[in-house]
Amino acid sequence: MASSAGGRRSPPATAAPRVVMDSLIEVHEGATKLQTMLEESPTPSIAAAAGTTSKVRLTLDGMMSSLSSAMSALDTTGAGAGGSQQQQGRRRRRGGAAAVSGPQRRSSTRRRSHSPFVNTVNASTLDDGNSWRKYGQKRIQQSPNPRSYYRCTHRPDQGCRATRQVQTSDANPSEFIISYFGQHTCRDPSTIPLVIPDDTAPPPDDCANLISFGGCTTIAGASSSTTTALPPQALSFDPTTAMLLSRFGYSSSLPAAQVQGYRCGREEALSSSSPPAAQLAAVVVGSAGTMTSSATVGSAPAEYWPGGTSDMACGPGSFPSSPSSLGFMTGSPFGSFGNAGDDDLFGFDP
DNA sequence: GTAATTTGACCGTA
DNA sequence: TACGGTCAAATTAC
Repeated sequence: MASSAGGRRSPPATAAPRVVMDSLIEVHEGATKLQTMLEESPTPSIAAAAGTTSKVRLTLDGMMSSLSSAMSALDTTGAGAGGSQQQQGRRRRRGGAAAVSGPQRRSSTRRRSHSPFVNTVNASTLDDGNSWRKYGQKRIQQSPNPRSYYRCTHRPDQGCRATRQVQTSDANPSEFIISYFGQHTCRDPSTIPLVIPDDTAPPPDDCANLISFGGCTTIAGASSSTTTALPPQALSFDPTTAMLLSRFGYSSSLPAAQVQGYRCGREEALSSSSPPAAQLAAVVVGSAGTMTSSATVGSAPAEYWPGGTSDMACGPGSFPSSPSSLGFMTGSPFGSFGNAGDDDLFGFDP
């Protein structure tokens, strides 16, 4: 299939730094949030639980410093030139009566671009191990390269909400900038770690905050009603969970002994056959389970958290194959992930 | 024939 | 009103 993606136009030449800058801003916001939480949290935080508070602070300080340097180095006046729009009218549809009898419309559109829950990676191939179906392509304002929109192939049959956007790197045409949104809830065997939960015993009390990311199940406390067999993807932790820890260095700062120590209940099933990201996520979840109260790690602004307002494009990103693409971990004392107005919400009742 | 891709239209947000 | 994300008819590939 040839990619006859509409004509190209002259490049503004500032697009590549802008992409990098956006990513840096996101990470910077996350680091700032982390610092605030570390200093404000009256109860043991995730770092405290791991006995690494000072290390985390040092790491954060270093991150902030590096990010500031990088951002200032990249800082340019990157306002795109005016947009153009070509209208060539190939066909017509919906005859103007869309509002009355048309199909269900989406609730929002542009929010994704501002969501902190975006996992952007650079890749030389579009194959990330998941099956995607392209549903759109657009030229966007600040890049000479069109952006392609993909959703999970299993969306129609399984309602999987994962999407991704692919754009050819302006700097390196052989490279793709892929942004992942949402998480895979499909049962594609190639993307889901095989997990057989142990249903014979309820999870211990200290696993009260154990959360599974599957878009369908949460384990909230020992009295959770979700004690029946979990679907395979219930423990297929999305990369978002591990993303932040990976980016922020947690993955290397948690000794294996602690990893083992934080395991409890069902996530033990992740121990051997799961991909590294899932194991890392298990560490996070296990840590939360050992805490008496909250751990909120991530770059989400306040409004993204329970009690806050507004929207969230998605929780976790989909599951890129590369561990380096892992992104933000999110969690909250209230036990919900995402936005109540979105179907990416993962909540539980303590 | 079916599935995937292309691409203009539609629509919500800023 | 411009922009970006999604829809869905038309087209292409298998």
